[in-house]
Amino acid sequence: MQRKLSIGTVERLIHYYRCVEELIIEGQTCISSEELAEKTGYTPAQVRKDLTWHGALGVPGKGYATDVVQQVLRKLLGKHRPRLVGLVGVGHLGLALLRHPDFHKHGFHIVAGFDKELTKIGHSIDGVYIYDVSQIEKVCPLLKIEMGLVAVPPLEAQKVSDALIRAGVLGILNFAAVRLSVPSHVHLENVDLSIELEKLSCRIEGWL
Amino acid sequence: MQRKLSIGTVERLIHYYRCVEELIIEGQTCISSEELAEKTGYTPAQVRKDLTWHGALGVPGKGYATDVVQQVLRKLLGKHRPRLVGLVGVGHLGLALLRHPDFHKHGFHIVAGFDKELTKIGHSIDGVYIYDVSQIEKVCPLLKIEMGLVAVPPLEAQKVSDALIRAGVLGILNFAAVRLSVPSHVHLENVDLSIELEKLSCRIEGWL
DNA sequence: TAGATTGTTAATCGATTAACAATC
DNA sequence: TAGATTGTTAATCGATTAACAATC
Repeated sequence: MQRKLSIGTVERLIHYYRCVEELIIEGQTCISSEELAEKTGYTPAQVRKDLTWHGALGVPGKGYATDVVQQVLRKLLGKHRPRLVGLVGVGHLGLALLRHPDFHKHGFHIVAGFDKELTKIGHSIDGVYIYDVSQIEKVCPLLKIEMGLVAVPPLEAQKVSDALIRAGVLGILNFAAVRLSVPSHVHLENVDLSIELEKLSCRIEGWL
Repeated sequence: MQRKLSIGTVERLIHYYRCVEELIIEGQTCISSEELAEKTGYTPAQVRKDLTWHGALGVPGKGYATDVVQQVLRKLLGKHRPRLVGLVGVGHLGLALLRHPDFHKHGFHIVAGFDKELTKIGHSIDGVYIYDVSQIEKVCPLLKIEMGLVAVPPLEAQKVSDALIRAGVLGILNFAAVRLSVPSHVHLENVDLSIELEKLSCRIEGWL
């Protein structure tokens, strides 16, 4: 396995995947780089370059078979099996994540929630059982959870992410506004909402 | 006003700003590019390059005065006045945004909520009055709202963003998983949570 | 002055774009 | 075959890194 893709390329490939997924549902079997570019907002040259990632996929004179593109990108995205996800922090953000319709659609299954509030522990929300945060290390391996969503206040984020790591998760999506420290074998992605607002501010100020 | 900064530079500058803000609170008056790099996870050369954005700020042999850096970056981020923000969609995600403690801390003030559910309209949540979505165009100009948070289901996102645009907002932070079309004078930033999960998946698969 | 650290220039690196021969 | 569109190469563009003279 080669690790050669840039984050920019990966983002575009994800968008191509979403696009061909829809096209397949609509029954379209073939698409040109020009059309795919138009639908995703990139350029045809960029699309062709990106799609050679895994060898030549297209048919000169025709375009790309949508099902071939889908198959190859499924591999990139690790969609051969469902992703089992644990949610830590069942406040408003946690509930929003739990009810987020797209997660399930894209193969991410939240199979356990964790919170420290006694009023939440022991109940199911939308079919997802809520455990005490102290059970993270016990429950995650049992349920074969491989990704964790950290939706707790900043001061608790490191602590729960340490627990997730001890529980063997491979990746953490962190919503708390702190820089988590994780060992090198654990993958981390951050969503910092106030950074997004600051970026928008910069756009409004005209610096971008 | 020159528009010369790349998105990457802006992101780093935001992190420098957060860092010097903390340092000032701790009473530190000066910082070297090396220390700032260490604290933010970038390189000293990168830090120095970024900080020349607005002319020479540092003192050779000493480093950067924290208050000077703060002042200059405040300008970049448009922090001379509070940002008034309207929230459309007061579901779980909306509530999470409404209660997000960092927004207020960083000068973003949610001053109105909008929803279509009658049970929510007319009540205040954490001091924020919830209006009917049909009132967006009337209320936003009155309250001088300049940014909109779109936290509604995908199918309604374009409709409410159109209303926000007619109401004169300058920027939209969109949480719905659709590509919104906005006129060129309106700035748009997207937060797509399932894309973030896909990126994390790619990391786990070893492509990044 | 000596020591430290900046700002800047040049070199490197990587990503995007353009063009076109290859090919279905 | 003629027409269309790919895959690839070379050119361009921009961002990062390294090195060091300038300077406090």
